[in-house]
Amino acid sequence: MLTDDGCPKNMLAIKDAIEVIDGKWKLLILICLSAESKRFNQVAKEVEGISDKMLSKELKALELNKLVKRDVADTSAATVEYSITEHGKSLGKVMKELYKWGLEHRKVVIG
Amino acid sequence: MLTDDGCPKNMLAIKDAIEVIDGKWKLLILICLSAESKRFNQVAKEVEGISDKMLSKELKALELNKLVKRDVADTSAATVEYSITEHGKSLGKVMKELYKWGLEHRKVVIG
DNA sequence: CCGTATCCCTTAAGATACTG
DNA sequence: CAGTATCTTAAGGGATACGG
Repeated sequence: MLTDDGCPKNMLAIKDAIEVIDGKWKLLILICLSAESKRFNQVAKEVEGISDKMLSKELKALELNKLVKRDVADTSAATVEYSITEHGKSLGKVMKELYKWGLEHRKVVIG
Repeated sequence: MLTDDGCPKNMLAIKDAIEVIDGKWKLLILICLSAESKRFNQVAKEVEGISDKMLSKELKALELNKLVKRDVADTSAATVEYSITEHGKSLGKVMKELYKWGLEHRKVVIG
């Protein structure tokens, strides 16, 4: 499946996947939300180095792709909760492999 | 492992992994090389849309991270073969999951 | 509190031409 | 063939300020 002659076939699906999770932030945001729903500033704090602007943009993109759900609480103060969707959770396997590979990579290249 | 309270721990390994395969090209190049070694122009042709400049840059980055090996043949004409390393192949699992997820994503969001 | 808007600078990427 | 050089345009990203 991944070892075909000329590539194009498998590339399509992988291209789709890459497009959705591209950039350094999206997966980190998803991990951050994987345990529980959180509010904007909470996520901003936990995903180190991300700016409000980037976070805002990435959350929108994730919402568009149905990986994240946005809920506005009907309270006096503005309260918005972000949570991961089932579709977002389905990335778990990908992340697990990435995680394992990341550890391995550290051994091979860095360590 | 992926569902911890405050994230940072798992994020490190995933951050490492993201850093290495970041961008829309690297995984596609690896797929292209996964079946067999290829030369620059061959890869350029098979990875649709990539420019020479990008390909050159990405190959260098992949080489630095030991995912790809570069062999200069000792012939009169310039002949360079790129091949995937064992470490590069170890990304196979990640790609397989990405592939599966890409298909699924198409169903959920696009289809 | 939860963002959006704007400004501004830096990096990434695309096109095309060219060299060892 | 395998790239570099150069030039131009698009996108990334920080800082700050402001609106609902």
